[in-house]
Amino acid sequence: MAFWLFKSEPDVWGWDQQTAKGDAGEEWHGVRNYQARNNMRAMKMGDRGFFYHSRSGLEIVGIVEVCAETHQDSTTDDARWDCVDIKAVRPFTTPVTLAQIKSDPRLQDMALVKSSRLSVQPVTDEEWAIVCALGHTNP
DNA sequence: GCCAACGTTGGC
DNA sequence: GCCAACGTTGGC
Repeated sequence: MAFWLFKSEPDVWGWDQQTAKGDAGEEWHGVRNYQARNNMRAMKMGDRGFFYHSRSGLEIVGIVEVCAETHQDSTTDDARWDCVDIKAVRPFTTPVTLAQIKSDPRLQDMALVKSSRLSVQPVTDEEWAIVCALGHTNP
């Protein structure tokens, strides 16, 4: 199983809205960046991801799971853009802030630190375990 | 709200 | 195929 990180501006689509979708989940549509799309194409059913609030909040607030593999993005007819569906698994007991991540020497290679504009990012097994521990949350 | 960093577009 | 112009993202 692989791990990922999904970014969203909470003013547009936040953790509470994601949670409200329940196990049916929701399309992660709207991605118009090839690298982010390619990351979604690499995802498999059951892969897990962090849900991160960008622009305001600036913290990882929950864990999500891929519940549908990549398919056409329903918000466009352009066949270049497809996306997965994700559902909320559990919130973080303690959100892990960007400042915490930036100040942890073990997390300096995270895409969140190195390529801050990428909206769908891979996370390593090690990073997954460290961030979950920081948030006092089951992996 | 600003603006640096970055990705994309399109003229040549 | 280069690169200037432009648009968007996201931390501050």
